[in-house]
Amino acid sequence: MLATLFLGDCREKLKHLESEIIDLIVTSPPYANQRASTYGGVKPEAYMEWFLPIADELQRVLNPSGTFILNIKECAVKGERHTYVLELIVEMRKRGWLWTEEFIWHKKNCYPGKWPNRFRDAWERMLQFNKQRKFKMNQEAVMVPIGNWYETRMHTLSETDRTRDESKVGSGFAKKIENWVGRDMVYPTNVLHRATECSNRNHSAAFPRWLPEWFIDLFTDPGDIVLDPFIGSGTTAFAALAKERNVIGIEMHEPYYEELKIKLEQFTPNLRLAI
Amino acid sequence: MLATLFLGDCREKLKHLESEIIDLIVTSPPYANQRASTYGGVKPEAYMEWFLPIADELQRVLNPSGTFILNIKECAVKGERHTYVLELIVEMRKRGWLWTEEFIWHKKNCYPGKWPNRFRDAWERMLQFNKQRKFKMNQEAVMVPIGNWYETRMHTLSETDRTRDESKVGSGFAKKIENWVGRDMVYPTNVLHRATECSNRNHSAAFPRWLPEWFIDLFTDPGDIVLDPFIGSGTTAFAALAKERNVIGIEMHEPYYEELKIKLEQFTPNLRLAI
DNA sequence: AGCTCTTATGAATCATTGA
DNA sequence: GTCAATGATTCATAAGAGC
Repeated sequence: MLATLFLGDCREKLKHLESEIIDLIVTSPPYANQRASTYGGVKPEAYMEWFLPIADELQRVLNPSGTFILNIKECAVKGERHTYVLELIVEMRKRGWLWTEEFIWHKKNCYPGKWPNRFRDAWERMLQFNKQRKFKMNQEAVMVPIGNWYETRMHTLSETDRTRDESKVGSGFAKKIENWVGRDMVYPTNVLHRATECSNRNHSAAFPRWLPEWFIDLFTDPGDIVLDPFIGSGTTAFAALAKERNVIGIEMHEPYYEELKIKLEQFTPNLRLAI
Repeated sequence: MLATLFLGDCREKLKHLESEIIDLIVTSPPYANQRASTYGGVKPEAYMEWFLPIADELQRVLNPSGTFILNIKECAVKGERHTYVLELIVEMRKRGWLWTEEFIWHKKNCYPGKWPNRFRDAWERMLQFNKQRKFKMNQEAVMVPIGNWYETRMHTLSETDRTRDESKVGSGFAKKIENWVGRDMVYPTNVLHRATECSNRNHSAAFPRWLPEWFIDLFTDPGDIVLDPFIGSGTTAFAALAKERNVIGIEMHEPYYEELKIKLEQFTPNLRLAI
């Protein structure tokens, strides 16, 4: 698998990529007013204006059957949630993106904290955008174990379970039972209820590894190309390479870039440093 | 405590209320394309236009230190999430509302389903709007025990136990828990991870009882006035009365109104039927 | 007759509460 | 412990309506 790394601002570096070559974009851009020391700190009022040209370029490089996953959460300004994320979604649709779904990352262990008018913020948006209604989706790749109710319920299959299933399917009891008995995995929901990474050392953005992995499993096949225009410490890159996907990363903060370069060199023999 | 019930469209009936008398509005209006048989079924494209005049009236009747909680979730149209909720938030802000917070209701038991491009929808928005940055908030009233104790214990308690405890301690059930377990309490997050009601009673409660109860504990004191302009089966009314709050409800669907009238007459001697 | 747009119907699917 | 009931879904397809 090939890893390609760019040093620079993605507003410029994305222009170097050919059109429609990316199968999945998964990224966590700097949130408004955050990470000012490393990324310059985009103001909430200016966020949409800053991000829209990037979104346009991402639309150009994405394969028509590809998916764009945007991890974002608006900050609170003067006691209110800011609306730049909402306005961004509306504006991206006007520019051709389809807003397919909003996944929720429900954080199991979030920072404790209390404010006079607000509780701890325990969730973030994982916005799914597409270019077409039909896109690649491998639902079986992210199935989860069935709930505890299943064991006791299926142990003694009640009469109504049989009749109800039979009446709905028509073709028969046997087939339906075949579908259910022995099943240990079910499809997940649009809420990802997982913990944040605790072992986050010298990087400011906490993007747990399972997050890009889950979307890589769901929206790509081995050999596909994953892009992260704000790759930071490289979580998306290591997730993609571990899953046998090629990765393209862009990073404008040079210390992060240098550190990631060293780590990637140790991880893969196929690292390409682009201009 | 006094319960006041209106029969009619809240677009008209809200005009009968005096200004700034309501301490908490908590409601779950019909979602777009839903409940067409009883409420006429508002189209997604027309939703904002339909709701904004109601939001204006709600702003008028709300006390300056009061809170408006709106339970809503957009539907999927042609493979996309519709944007009418996002646009509604932006527009309500332009008309003077502050969008203080977005709570998430993470549903433990969501509707089953499988589609080629989508997983089960397991969450809904609980939007918090205010008129001022400073509003009434009793954070201690909704503290939860550390760990999972709260969720399991709340469910196993019978309804009579809960109301008895509530009337004794006055400031709510959470206070009682606090007495039991001392200092092992923490503030909750902005994610409510609870189940929907799926009991096999004849009336389908649109809205699980714990939902208005939680916000009533958090945003009102005993004796305050709670308003639900889409009261339906009356969940908000029974929650408010059990918590020693006055309630005003509006219902346009006459069968629901009649049924609620009878149930409220049995529940409280102070039912007022307004015109 | 052919085209486009709108509306109705069926199918696949979990996890919970209360009796 | 067992069993019964059910919920703010969504999409593909078929059928109907207008031009």
